[in-house]
Amino acid sequence: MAEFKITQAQKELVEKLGVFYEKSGMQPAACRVMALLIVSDQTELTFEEIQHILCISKSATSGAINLLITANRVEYITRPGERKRYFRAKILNWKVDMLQNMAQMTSIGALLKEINKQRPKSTKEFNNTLIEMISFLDFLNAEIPSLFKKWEAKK
Amino acid sequence: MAEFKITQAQKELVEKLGVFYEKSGMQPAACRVMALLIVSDQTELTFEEIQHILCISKSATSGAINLLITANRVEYITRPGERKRYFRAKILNWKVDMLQNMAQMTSIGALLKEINKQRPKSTKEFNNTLIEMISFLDFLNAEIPSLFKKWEAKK
DNA sequence: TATTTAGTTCTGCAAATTCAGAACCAATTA
DNA sequence: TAATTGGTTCTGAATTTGCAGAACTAAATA
Repeated sequence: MAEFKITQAQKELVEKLGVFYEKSGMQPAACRVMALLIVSDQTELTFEEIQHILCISKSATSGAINLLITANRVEYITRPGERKRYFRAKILNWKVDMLQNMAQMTSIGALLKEINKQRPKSTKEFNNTLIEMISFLDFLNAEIPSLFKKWEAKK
Repeated sequence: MAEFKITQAQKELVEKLGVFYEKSGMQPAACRVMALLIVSDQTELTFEEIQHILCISKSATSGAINLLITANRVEYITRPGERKRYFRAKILNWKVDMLQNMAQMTSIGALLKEINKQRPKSTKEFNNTLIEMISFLDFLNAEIPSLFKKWEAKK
């Protein structure tokens, strides 16, 4: 049996990064798996390795991995003549992730527009603030592609 | 007793906005209160009004309001000669909220830097992707103030 | 054909969350 | 000083979540 281990320092990083991911609402075990695949020296780990390094049950491992695959955050490769799968973080996808993140952030704009439509005229200051927020969110949303471009250019 | 009500359409907006807020991890009742204070025709509501419009218990109302006050999302005013408080959403604060949101988004950069430091040299492509992410997050963070400025200018 | 490998699925418990209800309290009013 | 108002605080019950453990399966190997 493979006996791959991680250092104490790495364990701590897995926890820190795991907690960060938890803020997005994902379940703890899946967050640890995601974090491990980023922190670990080996970027491709098997089911068994993940399970034993994180000290979680098979069912938790299975559930976490499949959740991450469904969420498009993890993928796996296979090796000729081997049945087991090697899981790795899809970090090359980070731009897509980031775009989704930003889209999520600006998605409240649509809702605020609906709300703004049905507000009474009387609450003028409030409505104006709402309109400002909407305007900024629209602006931000439109600005995202150029942000990426500007960064690419500057690199 | 004041019998202020909201329309069916408003109720639906409160639910929609409430669910949106729930994604940030806040408890459902607090999310409804926050949403109500944005959707309601009256931007300032009393404890009793909030409780009865949302059909929640006193304890839930109290808990939710205090949570929101602690989170700096709600404040209250009083009126001369009245003991009761009028609660309202601190939406004038939206820029601060937005900044915090963005800061939260880019805060993973610091963690990724720590991780990058301890990665083995051997996983070159992986490390490069990590470095790209960090670079973009740094760029984004630096860019935030100018985004606001650009929006102000364009308005 | 028996065993091992690489997982998946089901059952159920333990912990955490969320809220209702009731008791409580401190000001204010009657 | 009794009652009302505007809340707060303290149980405890109902959900929900998160995962362990065990049974299961399908493919590969012995």
